[in-house]
Amino acid sequence: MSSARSRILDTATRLFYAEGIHTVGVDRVIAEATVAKATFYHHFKSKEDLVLAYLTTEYERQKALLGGAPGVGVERIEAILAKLAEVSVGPGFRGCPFLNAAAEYADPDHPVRHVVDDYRSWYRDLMRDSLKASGRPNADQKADLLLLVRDGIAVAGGLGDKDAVQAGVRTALAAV
Amino acid sequence: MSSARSRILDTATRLFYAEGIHTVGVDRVIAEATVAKATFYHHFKSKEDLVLAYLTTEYERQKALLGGAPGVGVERIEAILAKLAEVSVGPGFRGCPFLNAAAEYADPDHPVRHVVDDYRSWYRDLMRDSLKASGRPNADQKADLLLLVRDGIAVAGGLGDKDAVQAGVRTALAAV
DNA sequence: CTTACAGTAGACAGATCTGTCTGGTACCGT
DNA sequence: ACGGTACCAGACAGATCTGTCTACTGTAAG
Repeated sequence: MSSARSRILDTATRLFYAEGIHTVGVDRVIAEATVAKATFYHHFKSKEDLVLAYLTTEYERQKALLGGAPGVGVERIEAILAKLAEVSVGPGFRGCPFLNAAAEYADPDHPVRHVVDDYRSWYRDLMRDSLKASGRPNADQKADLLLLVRDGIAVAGGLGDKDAVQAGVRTALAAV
Repeated sequence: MSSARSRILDTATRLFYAEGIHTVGVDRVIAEATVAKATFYHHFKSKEDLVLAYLTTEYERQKALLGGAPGVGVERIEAILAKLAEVSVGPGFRGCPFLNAAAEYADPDHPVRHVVDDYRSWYRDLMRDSLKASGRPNADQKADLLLLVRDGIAVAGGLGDKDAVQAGVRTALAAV
């Protein structure tokens, strides 16, 4: 991974997450990453290419972060929920990058939406497998609920609603 | 309400909801509403003005719709949840207009975000008051949960995830 | 009748956005 | 030494977006 490419991707990640995808132009990314325009288009064939790189990288990061959470079965779920609760009321939190991206890409067949769907499927499966590993009944239904509550916590946290975040965490813990 | 103004607002509502706010330009609204550009700027001083009109109108619509739901107390909550469950898996549903708008406006002090906050506060209060009217304990905490689950249902429905919607409705019903 | 207003049509300015292109520099492996 | 590659600086084209402006039409109230 060349230095310029990672600088572009890091800058795009920061700006896209903090300010939204459509509101941030490639010129802005180029300027803040201090690269030349030709260098940008050397590494990414279009802005959409950069957006997809941003989201897939975020997907990999989440996989590593949550998949590497301590404990097994419901303990892992609890650890993940604790982390989510902490992060979602912390500074700089602006909701889930995937849900925010989905809100900006209305077409469900758009590649961006595929990444979002992949992430949510992966999360649901992680919950279901963890529940099954601890021998919990109705793992599928509970996984659906944990996914929906995760969505709700991310939304509420992004809007600065700490009370709702807390209510969500309580409910999720009660479900497992 | 003049004919041209309502035609503009109706068109904007349809397009902003279905395709997003930043992706739809005023030229597009003007063309599909079949009004002249001068007429548009006669009724709305800027695009942002139109966006705010779109959201506040949607807010009033929701107030009328949910506030006028049949029943009192928890019965009204159940009626609202039933309606939400039905709508959120129906055709043309693309999530909550307020949450989608919030995802496009990152600045929490932006007027758009104020409308979003107002809507969520109003919804939370409606839940809390309904719970209290039926003498339910812990009305505040339960209202927080019902708000968060509503967010989750709207997100899941917008992404076409019917399983999660159902899980959300079950949980909400269990909470009341 | 005339004044005021809502409306139509469309040109225009100015900004911004994506993507291409030219031209030059620096390093790195063969 | 040399060819390839990554990089920088910035001009440029073409599209699009917001907002203003001119000029004209129909209509309803005083």
